[in-house]
Amino acid sequence: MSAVALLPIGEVADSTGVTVSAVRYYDEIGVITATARVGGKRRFDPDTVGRVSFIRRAQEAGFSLDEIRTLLDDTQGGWRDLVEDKLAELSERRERLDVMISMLGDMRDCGCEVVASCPRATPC
Amino acid sequence: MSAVALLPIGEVADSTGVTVSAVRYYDEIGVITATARVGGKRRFDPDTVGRVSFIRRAQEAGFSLDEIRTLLDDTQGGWRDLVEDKLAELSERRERLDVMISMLGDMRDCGCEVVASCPRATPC
DNA sequence: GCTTGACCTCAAGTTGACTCTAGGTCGTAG
DNA sequence: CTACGACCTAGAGTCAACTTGAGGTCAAGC
Repeated sequence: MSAVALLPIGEVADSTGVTVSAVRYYDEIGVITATARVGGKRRFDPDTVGRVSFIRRAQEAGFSLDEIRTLLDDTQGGWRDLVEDKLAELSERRERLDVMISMLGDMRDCGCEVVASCPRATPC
Repeated sequence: MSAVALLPIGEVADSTGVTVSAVRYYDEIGVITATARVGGKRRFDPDTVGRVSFIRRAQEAGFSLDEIRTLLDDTQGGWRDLVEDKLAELSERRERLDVMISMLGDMRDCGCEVVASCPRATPC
């Protein structure tokens, strides 16, 4: 009858690959929420695992925890704008990344002895 | 007969777009070097402008100032390995970035009201 | 002579995302 | 009863790359 068991912090940490202290930190800043306390100890809804995984991906995508909180807490659909903005940002980042990659490729392939005087050590 | 005039710190800052305090910091940590002091004030070789520009680009490429120092000071050609490593790193980063970009695109295009329950908020 | 602007040093503060430390609680196993 | 591991809190510490602040020097221009 009862729903799925609530998870202790260690389990959330183990199944997401983040440290216990990081999970505690996420709870502290409100990006996740312990649904209960049992003897003072946090218990998390199993959904939290997915939520934490999302947090990690979003961080990789360049969102700050602050932005992620806004993203996850938004119920008005305004998050879509945030996503849109970040999408533009990431596209620009990819372009610059490509420039860097070709610059580094050129540097590797040139015959210079020291970087300081390498004419390829400049994009464009 | 004399070479090109040496530049005061403000000029280096202005022509590279970094702040004076950052230039001072770069000098402090040895990633650039003031070739002289006139009345206690730093004077930089004009080459420094290019060097600082390179530093900025390298930072964007994900090199730390520590790595950049190694990169620029290397006279043995070992810097090429560093570049090679970073190149691999950047390529991997670009791949992940692409994954993120398509994930965000999916999220934007899905009909979910809240991110927390969006099935697209996950790559793969 | 005085002010102004560019420069100087040294030390401390900032930011974000954590980690670490010290000291304490709780439930279970032996 | 005691030890153990998992958990708790509050607060301090960490990292990189700077920035800021306080207090001072110096040459040029009015």
